[in-house]
Amino acid sequence: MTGAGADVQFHTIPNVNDLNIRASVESGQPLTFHAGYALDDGAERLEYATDKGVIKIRRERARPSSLQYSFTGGYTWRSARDEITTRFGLSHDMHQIYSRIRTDSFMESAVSSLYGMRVTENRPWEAALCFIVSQFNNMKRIRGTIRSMVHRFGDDIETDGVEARLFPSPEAISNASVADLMACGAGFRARYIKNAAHVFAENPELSSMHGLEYDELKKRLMGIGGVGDKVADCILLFGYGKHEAFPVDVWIKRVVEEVYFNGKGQKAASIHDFANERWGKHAGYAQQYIFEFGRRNKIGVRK
DNA sequence: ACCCAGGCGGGCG
DNA sequence: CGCCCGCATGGG
Repeated sequence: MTGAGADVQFHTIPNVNDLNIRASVESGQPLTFHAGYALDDGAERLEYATDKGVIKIRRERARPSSLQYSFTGGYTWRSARDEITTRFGLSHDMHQIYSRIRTDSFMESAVSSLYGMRVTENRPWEAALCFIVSQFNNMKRIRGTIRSMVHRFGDDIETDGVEARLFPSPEAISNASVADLMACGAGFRARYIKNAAHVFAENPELSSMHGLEYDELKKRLMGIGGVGDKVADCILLFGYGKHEAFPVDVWIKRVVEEVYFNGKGQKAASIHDFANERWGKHAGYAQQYIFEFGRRNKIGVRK
C-alpha cells in the first residue's frame, strides 16, 4: 500500500444536517477563492488549504447527514474535526437563525433557495487577504489572484507523497514585493495587501481577538491601511464570526434598495441602520442570503 | 469598444 | 464632514 495518495484514512462527523456545502463554498466567501469543490453521481468532495494543513471532506449521496474527512499537515483527527466544525458553522442553530431572518417574502425565497448555506468562519488573516483582493474586483479575477498567491507564497507540505500548499502566511505575503503581488493579479491593491500582511505579521494577537466586541474590533481593523468600512465588516463576519456585521457592497446596496426602498438610492449608513433594526445579531446571515440570492437572480441590475 | 467589478485613500469644498 | 476621483486589470 505505498505510492502517491495511497491509504488516506477518513474519519466521520455524524449528524450534520441543514448544511449546503456547495452554496457555502460558491457564495463569495473565502473558500470560494481557493478551495476545490467537485460533485459526481455518488458524492460531493471539497478540498481546502488552511494555515496548518489540507482538509478533505466527502459526503456521499447515500449518507447525507454524515461528513467524512481526511487531513494532512499539522492536524490530528480531533483538531481537523474542530477546524471543519468551526469553518462550516456546524454549531450554528440554523432553525433559530432562519426564524429570525425570514422577515418577509423576499427573505423566505432567499432562504428556501439557498437552504443550508452557512456563513463560514475563516482565519482572520485569510478573510483579510481575500476581501482586500475583492475590492472593486470581480469574482473570477479574485479567485485567480488568491489561487496564484496560494501557489506562489504558500508553504509546501508533503504528506504520504501528496504535495500541496498551505494558505500563505502573513509573513510570506509581507516579504513578497509589490511587483510580485501585482504579478499575481492584485493590481492597485498590492500595496494594501503588503501593508495588511505586515500588520498581521507584526501583531499576531490580531488573529485571536475573537473576544473583543464588534465596535472595538472594527476600529482596530480599520486602522489597517487598505481596510475600510466594507472590508472590515467582511473580516468581522467571515474571519471572527461576528454575525452582527453587515457588509454593504454594490450588490447588497442594489438589492436592498430594490427590495426594501422601492428602488430609491440609500447611503451605506442608512442601509446599516435598516439591517441592524431588522435582523439584529443575525444581520450577517441575512446579508449572505441577500448577497447570493440577489447575485444569482441579478436583482436590481439595470437594463 | 465599452462598462463594470463583494472599495479605499486622498484631496477638495 | 461629504463628495468625487483615480486606481490595475480582466470579464461580460
